[in-house]
Amino acid sequence: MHRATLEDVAALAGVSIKTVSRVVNKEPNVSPTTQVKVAAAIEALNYKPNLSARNLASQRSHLIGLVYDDPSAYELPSAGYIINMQEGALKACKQENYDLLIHPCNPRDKRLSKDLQALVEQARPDGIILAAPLSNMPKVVNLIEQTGTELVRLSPGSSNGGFSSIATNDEEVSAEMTAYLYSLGHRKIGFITGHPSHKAVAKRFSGYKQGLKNCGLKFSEALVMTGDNSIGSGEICGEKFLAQKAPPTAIFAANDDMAVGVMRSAEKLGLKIPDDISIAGFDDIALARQVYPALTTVSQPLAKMTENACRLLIQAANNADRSVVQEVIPCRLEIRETTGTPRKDR
Amino acid sequence: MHRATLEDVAALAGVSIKTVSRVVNKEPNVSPTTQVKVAAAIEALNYKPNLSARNLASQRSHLIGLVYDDPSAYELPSAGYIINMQEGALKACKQENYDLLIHPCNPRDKRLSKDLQALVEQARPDGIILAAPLSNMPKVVNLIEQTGTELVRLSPGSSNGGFSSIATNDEEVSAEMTAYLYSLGHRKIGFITGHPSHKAVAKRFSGYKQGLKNCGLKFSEALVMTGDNSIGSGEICGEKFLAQKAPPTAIFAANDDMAVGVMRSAEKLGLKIPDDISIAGFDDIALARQVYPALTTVSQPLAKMTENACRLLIQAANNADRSVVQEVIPCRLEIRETTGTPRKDR
DNA sequence: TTCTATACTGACAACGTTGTCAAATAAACA
DNA sequence: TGTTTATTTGACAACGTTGTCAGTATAGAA
Repeated sequence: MHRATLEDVAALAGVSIKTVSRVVNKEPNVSPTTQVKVAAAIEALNYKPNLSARNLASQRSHLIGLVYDDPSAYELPSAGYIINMQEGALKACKQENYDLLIHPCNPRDKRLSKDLQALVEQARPDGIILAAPLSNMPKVVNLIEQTGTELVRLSPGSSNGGFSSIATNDEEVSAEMTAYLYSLGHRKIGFITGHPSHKAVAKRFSGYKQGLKNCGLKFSEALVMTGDNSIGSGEICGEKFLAQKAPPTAIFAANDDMAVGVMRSAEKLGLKIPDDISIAGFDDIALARQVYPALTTVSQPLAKMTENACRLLIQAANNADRSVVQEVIPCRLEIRETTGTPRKDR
Repeated sequence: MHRATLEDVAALAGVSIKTVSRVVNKEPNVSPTTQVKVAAAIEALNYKPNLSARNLASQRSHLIGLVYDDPSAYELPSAGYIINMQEGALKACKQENYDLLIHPCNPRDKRLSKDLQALVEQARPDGIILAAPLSNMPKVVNLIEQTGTELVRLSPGSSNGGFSSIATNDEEVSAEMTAYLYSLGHRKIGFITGHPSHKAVAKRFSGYKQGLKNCGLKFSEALVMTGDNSIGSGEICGEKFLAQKAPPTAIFAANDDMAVGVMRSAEKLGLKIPDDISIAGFDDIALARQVYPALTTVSQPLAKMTENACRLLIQAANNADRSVVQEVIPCRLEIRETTGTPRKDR
């Protein structure tokens, strides 16, 4: 299996290898006649550029690194999350003739630095996409900054001047969800907040408060419980809520897992969803569609985020134009079956 | 940010670049003295080999391609599946200093050939891991065979002499699950088979039959329903089963999604799981742990499979020793909460 | 027609490795 | 000691691109 090289194509077309290279790379200043000749030769020999050679000569790797929390390191049901992120990145990479390097890593591991350094110094991707919560760890961000590798942060909790980032409108959309529940007739809307380390969760909480305000409802600490992002914690919070003498008619949880926990607690008490209690989550994980009834939630544009991040990185690699971009992509309310009009008698 | 090259290291150590190269690659015939000198220089300059250059010179890409069904192309909740496969492959790659290229693809797309050709001819991985069901499509297998790329098939339904493969013992373990249900006291064990195109499903079905036989139970068509691998179809089959005058006391579904469907149908009828009906699935997807009660199922060693597949491919790339290996890695029964002793009165 | 600007084209040197082979050195032996 | 053999080393040519720059047509202007 001999693979055609520029030289073979050049010989067949009767031109120099440089001219072939120009055609391949769509560089200007090639006469139409030559272009046709060369294109024919390329076709005839089924020429495909050798990436290693190209990368070596051009000093770029044509690789984008996607760095995220290793799901196997903990007990996170975040597989769908990751697949979605990969999907967007793959799409952009394919279009731009880049390849994607996936790099799950465990931020609690002391070897994290070594691990990331290996990625940057060995594979030498032209850019790195850093997913949350890693995108909010100064240690990680600084490490990559030092290597001079182009970086885009996903869903950053704080804007760090030096880097481009792609965020979602967690706060606005949480207010929107709250307003939606209000519009259904709910006047007592509970909220379950999550692990404080999760920056996005804080934003969702403040969005909830904003939403109440916008609807003219008063915020009350009594309507807030704190979980730890797990199904189990959602179940406990749900039980506490529902044990109250006048429980909320709707509960908005800061993530889907906790929302599912609330569903379990309601089922245990024999409550009908959404007739007795409306429940909403955030994230739109696969489970949200798999539970019964299907969970009303907020869907994050993960694929779109990584896709745009990839584009940004590839652009930077092409232009050497290091402009910093802060993009916000809106989330979408995913109205399903766990939310409805509250019973009149409650 | 200047990156050290062999030349820099050689200069510092006072040797030739070739000697440094030898040390880096742990080649024999380097005196201990020189080795120490060079190692020190490498350390001092934080030298990391340039992969593009290495790949160009050595005619290998140090890349492994992992090819699987694109989950976003259909409505498959197979994210956990894919993450598991990636996990094993990543582990092996990291250890062997390889990189992993993930390549989801849609077998129903006419552009599939082009797509795979692009992978093979552009990125030129040293080996490809082909996951089921792609690993059972002659079209796909032949395409890769023609390119001469090393290939390992995962869970092949049929053994194709030419290639190494890594399979699971679907048949044996299905018999085992059946025997387990028998051991709990079940004498009427239903089975839900799935989409016939899924070769593994057929094996699970025949394993079920074998299991019955081993326990001295008679197989009956009345105890078999056919779904299409989806939750919905499982629900329908479950309803039909449970509507019978003397329904089975246990139902074994050929995959988890259908098993979850059965759970739904049981819940709808107000049946207690596992007291009124025992349910078992196959795959151990994330959902199996997330439903309540947690689903008894069979866990496939996906990570181990891809890990071994990677190792095989890397070995082949190193030794040029193209021995064909057919490995079987056993599945594990994952006994959880949906199976139990049947009620005496049924 | 001649000159000048402009559009093409190609030689050739990178890029940083590995592979080959010959040279130099060390070790073993007679 | 000289001779042979094994070990260690380095020069140099690949590998297949891209980048630089000089050269050669081509067209437009004078």
